[in-house]
Amino acid sequence: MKNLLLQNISKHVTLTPAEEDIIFNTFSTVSFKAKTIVIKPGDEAHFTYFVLKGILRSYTIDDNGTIHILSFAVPGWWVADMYSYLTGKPAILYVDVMEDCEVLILQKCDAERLFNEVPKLERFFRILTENNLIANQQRVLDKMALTAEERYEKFLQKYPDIVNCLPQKYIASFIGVTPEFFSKMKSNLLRKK
Amino acid sequence: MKNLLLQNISKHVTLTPAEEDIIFNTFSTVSFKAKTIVIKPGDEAHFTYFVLKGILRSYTIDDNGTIHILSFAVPGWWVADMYSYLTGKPAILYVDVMEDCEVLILQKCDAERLFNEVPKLERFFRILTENNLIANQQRVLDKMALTAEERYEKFLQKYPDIVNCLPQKYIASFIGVTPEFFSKMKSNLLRKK
DNA sequence: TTCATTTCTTAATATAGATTAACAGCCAGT
DNA sequence: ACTGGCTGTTAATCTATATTAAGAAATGAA
Repeated sequence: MKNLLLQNISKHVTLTPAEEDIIFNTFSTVSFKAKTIVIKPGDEAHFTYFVLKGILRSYTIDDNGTIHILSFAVPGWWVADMYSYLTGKPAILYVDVMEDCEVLILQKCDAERLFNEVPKLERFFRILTENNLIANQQRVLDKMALTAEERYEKFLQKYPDIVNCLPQKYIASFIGVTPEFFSKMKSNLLRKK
Repeated sequence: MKNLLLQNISKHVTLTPAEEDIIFNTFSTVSFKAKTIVIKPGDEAHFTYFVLKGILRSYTIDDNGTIHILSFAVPGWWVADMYSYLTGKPAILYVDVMEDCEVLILQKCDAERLFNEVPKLERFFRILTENNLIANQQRVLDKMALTAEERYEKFLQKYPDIVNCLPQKYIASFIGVTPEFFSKMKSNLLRKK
């Protein structure tokens, strides 16, 4: 099961069997039922999850109680409160489970030890973070430059497989519109074609 | 002048004099006049700038010709088309000069060589990228959860020194509103207090 | 100084998307 | 088979922000 992790890492750096062993032994596996809240604002969330099975999401809730989804995490993806993980301060996000899941946990302190033992892994995380950064920069610009419809079409292209297994109100929340407007927008799109 | 760079690096990692020398010799200094476009979409922008003097910005222009500013870069900050720099593909952003500037240039290939010669520098860039990621994630959420007014107040807190030396239409573009609305919003804020 | 350009303000009008509300469909649990 | 709670739809109304336009103020080059 942990193979998914090694596969993932090997996309960016090449590990020796010995290094694979070290990494293998650092992660522990955990399962969560759907609807479990695994991180909430204020927590000391000094760890990252790597998803083996199921779906999670990260989000905030604003003063009106509205949920704003920052990311979905499906198998092969990482999810964390990066702020808490990186700074050591209390978390600012919620992370919860949308479909029963199995995840690997990496504690921040273990990560730092690993970086010294296996420098390639530091390179791997640098690249992972870089890609994540590019995606988030693009999302900032998309929210400013594109209409909701265009953002939806981008979402469809980028996550074609997620779309069908997710209640659509979550997609609305990810692209940044209300479920009602999203519904209307979708039926407008159908009418156009 | 390059001291600013070493100061910057030393915030996250500690270098030996020998390492400082290696780094020192890899960067070259360049000056640009205000209004120079130093990167435009389509360019092979496989480098990063470190700002010593002056101000630059990165942005896109949408189909209507509207400018959307992704970042400002003042002394001590880095600016690049991260997409082009990291993937080697053509740039997607504009970067131009808002105030006569002096920058250090780091070519991607030099960076990779440096990472092997001075692994601490790879760590430095990992941390830099991580912090940048956190800021961009927060900006995605802010654009979804906050009003324009709230985003402006956050901007004031985060960049108190930039505000006064920048035409306000650039601030409007950064927080994601039109200059006209921004002007109205500001006079409303004054009236409230 | 002067002229031209850029920037800022104000106001009228327009619109994308939010809010509210009512209802229908769909499960999961009893 | 029923119930209650999620989820999605539709429609009316509302609002934050955009657009357009025009003039005023500031800036900068000649």
